[in-house]
Amino acid sequence: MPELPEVEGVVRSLQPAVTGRTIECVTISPMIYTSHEAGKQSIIKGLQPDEFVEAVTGMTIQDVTRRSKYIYFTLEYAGATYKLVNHLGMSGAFFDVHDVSEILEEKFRKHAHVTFTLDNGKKLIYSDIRRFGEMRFLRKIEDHPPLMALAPEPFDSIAKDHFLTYCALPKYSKKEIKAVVMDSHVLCGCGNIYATEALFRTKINPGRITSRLSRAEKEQLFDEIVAVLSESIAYGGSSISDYRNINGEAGGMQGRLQMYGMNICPMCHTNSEQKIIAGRNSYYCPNCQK
DNA sequence: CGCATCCTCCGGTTGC
DNA sequence: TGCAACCGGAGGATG
Repeated sequence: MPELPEVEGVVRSLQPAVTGRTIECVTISPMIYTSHEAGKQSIIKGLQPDEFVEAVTGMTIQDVTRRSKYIYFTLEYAGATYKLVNHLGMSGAFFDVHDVSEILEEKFRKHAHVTFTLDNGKKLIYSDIRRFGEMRFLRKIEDHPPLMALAPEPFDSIAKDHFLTYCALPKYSKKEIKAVVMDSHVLCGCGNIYATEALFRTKINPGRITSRLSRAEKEQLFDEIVAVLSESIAYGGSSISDYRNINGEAGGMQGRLQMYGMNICPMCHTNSEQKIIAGRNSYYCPNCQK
């Protein structure tokens, strides 16, 4: 499941593949048409599949960037710019290929839902096994309020103050700290994996109520989240649940995770425990994390 | 109106 | 072998 470092890896591998390319045609899988006919906004959000195809065809991709776990493509047509926003959800992946047959794994071939044929003869294919991801065509980012409400990028100089300020708000201060660090309004890009790791590294129990953490603990936690995200980016992300960049390359961070998915604490060797926080399974060491 | 609490979307994976 | 339960980002509906 891609979090910020994995999305960063996807963006970096997308940039040389699509920058400056014109989208000659777009095709959407029959499965997506069927879902839309049933009244569901499967993957393509805000538009019907045909409207999406019509909107994007002929546009030139000016650049590809990332904001939190969202991928932003800037599209240009007739002097005006637009945004194509993608979220990989649980199981989304892009592939840079000449043909869908080049995708090695059957499940990604089977769920190739959006195909952009580019002017260099290659195809940018978006596959999404569980269809939790999204594609959204916007005139500008401001047209989608949830994107505007995201916390600053964690590497932004104002992100720490934002985090500390939001932690103190009544809405968040009463919640468990792990739920708060995974809330994109407080701190963006940190999902279950990196929240688990940063809490373990700072010896903070994920179930502690936010207001009970000292300022020093919150600062330390924020710093550790930034550190673990940076480390993961440097290692190419964590290849858990089939994560690959667009060239099919796995990351190396999964081997450096210390608590996510672990049954035994690597520090003290006691059995780890699990607790559901904000609907997600949370591993922690009851001995090390207080 | 703001906030909290579900609900929804899916299929590979897991467990019975 | 077969089948049902399970899991989860994040927007959106509901209370």
